[in-house]
Amino acid sequence: MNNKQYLIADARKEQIIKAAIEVLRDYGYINTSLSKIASQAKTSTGLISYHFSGKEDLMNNTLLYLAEQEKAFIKEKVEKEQSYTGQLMAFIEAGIAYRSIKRENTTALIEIAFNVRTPNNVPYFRVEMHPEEELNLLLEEILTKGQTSKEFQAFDVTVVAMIIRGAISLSMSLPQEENDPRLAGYSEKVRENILKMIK
Amino acid sequence: MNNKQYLIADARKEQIIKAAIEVLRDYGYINTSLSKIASQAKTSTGLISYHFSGKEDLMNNTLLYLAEQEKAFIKEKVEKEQSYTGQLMAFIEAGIAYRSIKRENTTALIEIAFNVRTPNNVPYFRVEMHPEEELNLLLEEILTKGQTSKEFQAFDVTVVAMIIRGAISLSMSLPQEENDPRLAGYSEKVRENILKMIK
DNA sequence: TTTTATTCTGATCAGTTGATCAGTTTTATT
DNA sequence: AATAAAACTGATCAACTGATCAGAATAAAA
Repeated sequence: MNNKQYLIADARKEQIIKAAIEVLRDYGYINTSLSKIASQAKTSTGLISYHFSGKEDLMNNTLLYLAEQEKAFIKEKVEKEQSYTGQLMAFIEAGIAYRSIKRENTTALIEIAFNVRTPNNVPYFRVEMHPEEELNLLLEEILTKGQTSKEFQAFDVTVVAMIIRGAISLSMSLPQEENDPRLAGYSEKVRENILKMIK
Repeated sequence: MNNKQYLIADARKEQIIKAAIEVLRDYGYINTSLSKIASQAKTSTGLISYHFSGKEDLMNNTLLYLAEQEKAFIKEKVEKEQSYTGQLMAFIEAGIAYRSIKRENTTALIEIAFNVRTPNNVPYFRVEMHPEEELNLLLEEILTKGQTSKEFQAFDVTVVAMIIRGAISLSMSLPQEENDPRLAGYSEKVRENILKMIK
């Protein structure tokens, strides 16, 4: 008995999700239609409905995929560091770098998070446990352990974590040309200023 | 010669804009249609097209209206303060308070800023000089003058302004029940931590 | 080979959208 | 009162939406 008889489904799902990300980046959520995604993925609209139960299901799966990518990228950098200070600096640097390197991913994630709503009409970006929340838990864990080990002084972990997340998010609004000085120094200066706050 | 013969137009425009804000809050941008706005404003879709050149024009005007409201609210609080420290604290407190008091306004503003795009397909939230930018200029002015007067130490004004804006923005994601301790302390703790950064 | 399960296509459908416009009502001017 | 300008209505339209589904193609199993 083999429970993996047909493997095409998973590959096709990812292909559709990647097409969705590109369409979201190019057109924004309001102009993202199943037919645009289908032609970007070089298949038919019917196939999307075959692999996903509907547009909302596709968007949910795309959001999970994007959150997973970001989490993996940041976690890998954080785990290389020994000290909690090093982990925190890596978290901030990687968070900002990810938004620059994988810009289309972050753009697509924003488009979904600000437009898809739960059945109760609550926007995703205001749902307590959305997929990105895992990253927030990692950040709060670093801050808490850093306090316990006396690397950091006393402060409200939740509030400082939010300040850090806000600074990372806003890096998206910076000009993304490689040589623009505003982008170049931002990451480093954010880390400097956060250190002033917690050391 | 009277250049204000027909004044109804302005009043009707504001009525339509206010209806748009309510529909945006209740349904989100993707489910906001001219017919929903029309019935919320108790008029016809034709009238909206009469006063605005199209849906996009209505959204642009709504965004301007919302940015103006926020700016007025915050500026009034800031101008009561003498010291730059006082002005900065007032800016942060008012910014967070506005998002709680005028929640529907901020919700609508987010819906528009993350969905309307310029003719060049650039999302508003990434446009350099969007209407909210005026508030950012006010914030940077406070920080710069505070440095000149030696109230604040040396730091990169642009970066610190972004950190502050990020912290204010994220207050929208906090639970908004009046007695929730997470909201209660947030404003005060943000101010404390920002002070550690700049003093 | 035959059979069965999976994958896929593209035409089709009902519903909604933003916009238009001929015609009506209201308001101001002469 | 007569006229003109402004404000307004609601039916109508083409364009597009997400979803459906009969049937075709492909792959695996028997």
